[in-house]
Amino acid sequence: MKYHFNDIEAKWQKYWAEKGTFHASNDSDKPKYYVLDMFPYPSGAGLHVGHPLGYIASDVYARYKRLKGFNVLHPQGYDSFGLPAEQYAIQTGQHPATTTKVNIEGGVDNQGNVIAGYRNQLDKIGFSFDWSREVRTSDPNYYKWTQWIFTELFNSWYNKDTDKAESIDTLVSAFAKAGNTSTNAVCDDDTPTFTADEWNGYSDKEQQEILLKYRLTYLAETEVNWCPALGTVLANDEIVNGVSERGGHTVVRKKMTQWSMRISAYAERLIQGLEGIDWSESIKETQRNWIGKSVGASVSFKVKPDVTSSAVETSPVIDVFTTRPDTIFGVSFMTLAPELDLVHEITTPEQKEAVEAYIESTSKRSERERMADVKTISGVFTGAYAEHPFTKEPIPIWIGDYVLAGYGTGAVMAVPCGDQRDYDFAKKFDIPIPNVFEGVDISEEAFSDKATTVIANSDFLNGLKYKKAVKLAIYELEKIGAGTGKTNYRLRDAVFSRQRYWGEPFPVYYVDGMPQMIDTKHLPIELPEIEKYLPTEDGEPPLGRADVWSWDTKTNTVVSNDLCHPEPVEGQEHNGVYPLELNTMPGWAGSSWYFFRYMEKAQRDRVFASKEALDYWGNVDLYIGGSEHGTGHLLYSRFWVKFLYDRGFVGVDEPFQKMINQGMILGTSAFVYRLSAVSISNKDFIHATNIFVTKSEFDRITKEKDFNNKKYIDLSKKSMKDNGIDEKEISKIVGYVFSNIHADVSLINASDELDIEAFKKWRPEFKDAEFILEDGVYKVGREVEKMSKSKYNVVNPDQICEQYGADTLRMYEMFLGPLEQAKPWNTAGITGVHNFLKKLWKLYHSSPSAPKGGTANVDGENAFYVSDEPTSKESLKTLHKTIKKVEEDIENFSFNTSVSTFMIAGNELAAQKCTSREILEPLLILLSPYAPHIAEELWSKLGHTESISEASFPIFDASHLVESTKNYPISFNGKMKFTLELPLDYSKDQIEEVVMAHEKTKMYLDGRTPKKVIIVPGKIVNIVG
RNA sequence: GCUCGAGUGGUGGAAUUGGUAGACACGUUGGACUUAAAAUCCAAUGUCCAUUAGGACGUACGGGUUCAAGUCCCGUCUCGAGUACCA
Repeated sequence: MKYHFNDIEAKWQKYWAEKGTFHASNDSDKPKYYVLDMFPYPSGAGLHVGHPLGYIASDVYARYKRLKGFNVLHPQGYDSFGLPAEQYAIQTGQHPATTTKVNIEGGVDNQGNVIAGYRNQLDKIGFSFDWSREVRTSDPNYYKWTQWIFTELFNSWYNKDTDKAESIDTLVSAFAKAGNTSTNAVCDDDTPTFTADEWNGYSDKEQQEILLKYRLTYLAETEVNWCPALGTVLANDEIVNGVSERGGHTVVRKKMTQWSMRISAYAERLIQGLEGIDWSESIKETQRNWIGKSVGASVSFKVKPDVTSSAVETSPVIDVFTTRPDTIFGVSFMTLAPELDLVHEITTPEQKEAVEAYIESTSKRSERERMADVKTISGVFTGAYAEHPFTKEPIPIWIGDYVLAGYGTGAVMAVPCGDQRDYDFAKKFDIPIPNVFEGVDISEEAFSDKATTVIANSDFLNGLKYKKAVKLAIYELEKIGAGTGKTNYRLRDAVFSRQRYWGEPFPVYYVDGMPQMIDTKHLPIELPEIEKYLPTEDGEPPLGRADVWSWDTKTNTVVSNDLCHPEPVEGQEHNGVYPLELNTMPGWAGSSWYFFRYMEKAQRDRVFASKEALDYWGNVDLYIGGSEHGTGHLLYSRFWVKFLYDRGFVGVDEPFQKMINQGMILGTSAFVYRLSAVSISNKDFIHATNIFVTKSEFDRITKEKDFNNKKYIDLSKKSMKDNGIDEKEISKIVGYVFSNIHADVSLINASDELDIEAFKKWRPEFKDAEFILEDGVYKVGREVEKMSKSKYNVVNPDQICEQYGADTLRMYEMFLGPLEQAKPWNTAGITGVHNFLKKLWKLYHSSPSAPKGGTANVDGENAFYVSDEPTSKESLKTLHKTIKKVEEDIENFSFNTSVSTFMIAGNELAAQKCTSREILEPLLILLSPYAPHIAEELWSKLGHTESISEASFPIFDASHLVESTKNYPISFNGKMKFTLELPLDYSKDQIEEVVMAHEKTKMYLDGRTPKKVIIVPGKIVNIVG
């Protein structure tokens, strides 16, 4: 019987699907375990071997947990809203819903491209997903609940006293009773204070405007990151190095009215929550940095109308945030961000021109330029002075672009002796640098070491250390009403509007400019049909093109825009039809709660997830995915879960208890080296020939700088002549270069040799390619890069499954190296794993008459055979050693080493000629999480009628590993020289006696007497001297 | 700049608490089988010296602690990831 993996794998995949083997139950006596992968965006390019890495790891773990007696939930779905489908729609007119469906289910799109489909590709790898619980974020039945959560956020505020979100109703009744002075709520900075009487006297619209300042999702005019090329705003985490993460387009700051999420209300809890979850320290640190908590004080400085007068009550106040209130007496100037409106207010007439010019020049510089150019110090004096809260001395107010409008209040109190940026600024503009530190030299640079700080020249703070000085400074500031202790967070509220089509529509319509929520019982509000997926001519989002996109408050339906009259006609009753919101939600909306949706199966149209399901499954026990979502998805979902928890909709306040971040699988790109002629007289003229040199020749030429070789000049000239290039141009050729061109990795064999014929056929431009070979072959250059279609280094899992089988793919991906580490894919090594599976197959296929492990061509064809005879001690030892190691490895997510362990076990059992059921049956259970198909096949051949996933993980029995002797390494001065087999129950003295009497010992000592003999029984002997 | 992580044969990697460095696999070399190839099997394979026996060196580099260091400590270099004028 040969190992026909293709047949076996197809058979068992069908079996699992038909029997629903991996469908989880919400009602079980077993303990629950929830294993989740970050769900994929189904792109048209399909899967490459890098994508399934995390899925294979989670699948091994999920299958292992089932064998360990857990009721395992291991679902999968699609994050199916997103940009690529929309871009594709803009190019081809194909509806994003169609693109998405084809990308998931396979088929042919309207451009004639054959798409394999994510689902088909995933199925071939043999995952134990419970597909009966699939979710797609673009499915109206799903996004109905995304809209519902949005509505709940709108109807909530954050109470700092109870430290949780509450229904907006409790806030409204508090306002009606006592105004807003006694509530302690998270709200906008510009929220006015009012009494109960004032509140009750406000019009409905005025009340709504005030409530917007409290709601957890709110509409506000905010400065956003606008990407003109994409025609949309981007969240901070969608911008990388000042350009859009997707496409690398320029991003500019722009003011727009947008939906925002008041995630800042949760800043502290998002930091605190990290303590209780089992995530890698690095990703926790990333989140802490992103939230950016700093503790210090807010200090108010009154602006003096001019330097001679003292500050008056009506003069403006500049609030600053500082982490170093202890250095308050070191303040010698203040700096404001140039963007602040206040700058215009305080600038003196004499300085007006200089200030405006500076504002003008900084606004022209892009964020990126400003970031790149941190060395240049620039700024302008406003002419205005503030008053020091304690000394009452005048402090000059400057503006400078090193102060960012977006952090804190956009203003700093500059303490040049304690902050290097302030120091550099002061040096540049000749501002005094008072020293407030005892015994510290600040003539060269600022001194910022808090640990050794002792304050001086600071009135009541003199002689105090950092901590005490901070406390006292805040106390004194509070006493005179000039400041207060404050904690500042870098985390900004998240912009939640996108000017796109392919996203969740908001369940919002506008009456008199005020947003109104559509009652949740009328959800979902489905995306309207539009003709083109582009913004409108007057710059509205794509939904502005929809004809049927107005809300009829009488029928509670979406109706034609023709019925919509936003301006009421005098004397007529309004018809109750209002315009709907034109923005859609961002990509992270649907992914912030999908893990709850999987828990529910039966009542999905009634609830987002039923209480029973939520209570039963709790949170995700193990989450596997990439670490690139550290500040996006992983922060937003924590925020939403905490909100849902506060409002009593779910019972957990962290979504992912344990997380493992798998490393990226890199591609091994292949390069061919193409000869190009260069004309020195005319540097623009480079002629690319169709001649390619092999890697060794390329290396030689590069190393020896051999760029005048007549052979290559002649070849270049000949190529140009053949291409009909003018003789005059040809005569100008004086040199040549080689350009590296990516060759498709499928054209290269394991020894880096190029399949020349296939290469010529690969792309028409290489039809007539000529090759300069070495030893009769063309060798390519290799380089490890990110796996990507454009680099032609993509390896497709379907091909691997076809050629070696899914079990081989699964084991090889695990064998590649530690899960969390980035590692290059190299198909060459896959044969090692494949050979192992073939050898394993053989262990179960040997007739008694033809023993295995012998010579070629015989035993591969033997019939299935397993004996019921008792097994040998050695085989039991091999088995139990394997059980122990594999169990430990899976628990530690060290999957690569357990593949090695299987190989060792296979080699040992083959050497032992083991045919015993007692060994081979449990071995299959151990292997089944990694190579489920072959395990199922052999399991059924052993006579089982149930799936191997119903079996129990073998119990490790240490008694089989007990040894009576130990092969002691005998070292001299720490260097191992020989080994000696000794009984394990020997005492130190007995060991020493035998070792010292040994002739090799005598030989190595060569007559010397050892100073010391170290003996660790069961471990080592070390002779010193 | 700061934070975190890493650096081990030709290659991917192993060594979980300081105790035989290089497991397992790839690749390479040699051999068996075969008309031949593939497949399969056997053997060798860290580097250097030595015919052998054996010896020296060896976990980025330089120090240190220890009977013993890839592992612990100090310093340096390189690479990767995150983050950045955060007051």
